[in-house]
Amino acid sequence: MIKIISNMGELKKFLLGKGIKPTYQRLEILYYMLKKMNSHPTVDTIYEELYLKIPPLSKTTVYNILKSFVEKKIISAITITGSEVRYDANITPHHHFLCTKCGRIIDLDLKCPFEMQDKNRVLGHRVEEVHGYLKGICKECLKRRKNEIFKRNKN
Amino acid sequence: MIKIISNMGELKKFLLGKGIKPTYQRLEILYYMLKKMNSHPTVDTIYEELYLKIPPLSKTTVYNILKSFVEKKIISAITITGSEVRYDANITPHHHFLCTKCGRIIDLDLKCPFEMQDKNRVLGHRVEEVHGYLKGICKECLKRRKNEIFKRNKN
DNA sequence: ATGACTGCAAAATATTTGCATATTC
DNA sequence: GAATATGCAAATATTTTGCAGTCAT
Repeated sequence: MIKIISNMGELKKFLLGKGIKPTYQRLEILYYMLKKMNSHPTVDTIYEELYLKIPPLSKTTVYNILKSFVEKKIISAITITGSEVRYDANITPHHHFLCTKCGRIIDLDLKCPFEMQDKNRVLGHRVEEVHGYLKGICKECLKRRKNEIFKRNKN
Repeated sequence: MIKIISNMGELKKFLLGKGIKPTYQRLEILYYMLKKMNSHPTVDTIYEELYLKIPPLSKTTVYNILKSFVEKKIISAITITGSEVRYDANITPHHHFLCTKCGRIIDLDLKCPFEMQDKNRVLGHRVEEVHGYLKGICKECLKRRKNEIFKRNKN
């Protein structure tokens, strides 16, 4: 979707173009999602941060709006943790890595080879979405752990 | 894990080998999971079907046992639907397809190319698990739809 | 007898639904 | 003004927790 964080006017036009009424709440949520690109917030995080700014905002509304954005393919839903749904405004083809140490979800800018197969078919099934969810220990946690071991050995 | 559905004696030995006490509930749940290989049941399904056979079975126990099986890598947890966790006793490397029409989860026996990269590192992160979740319309639903359109055109 | 496992009830968390009110074009 | 969106409260669904009782060695 829109690469550069746009102003409200541009976002309004964007939503209208998608056949979505650009209400105040929708604009604010979309703006927030674009600003927080790469942070993969939950409904709760979005609600907690936004209702301070635009009260009264209802969690139901956040659920509704995110759901409609997912249907219109403006954002995508990520279920890597298994305990709650996270949302991502980066809808260019990419995949996700969940660090089991720090809990971060990291974007992996790798094209998924599944997508390459003949006209979106995999073993005869028509593929419309591909989610690569990898889990393990992220680069930063590995480095931190290495440093700790190094320090311990020096003492 | 065990390819051929074993008898209770073999399962008992298997669990003992993994350092897990082979209680009645654990054996029955493992037996059920192997029998229902490829059906990816939820906690609820497992509970509903098993408590008829082995009452009193508690849902808490089902949660406990499945969790311990996942930790010991006897089964794996699948979060493709986003609304509940499903379990899979097939732990050979494979991926999953969710049909948005019929709701089935289908095993895709494809190796994930992510796994091929240098010693389990992807972009510097250490990868311990890889889940490929694809969504779309399955072969059977595509065929059914095709037939319906064909019939409609004949009339 | 010790330690681990099970099961109930209650709590916690995440999400959905029904309906009255408010907003947008 | 008609259609749609929002927000509250309550309902539902999923999973976790605390604890008492039970089982196996």
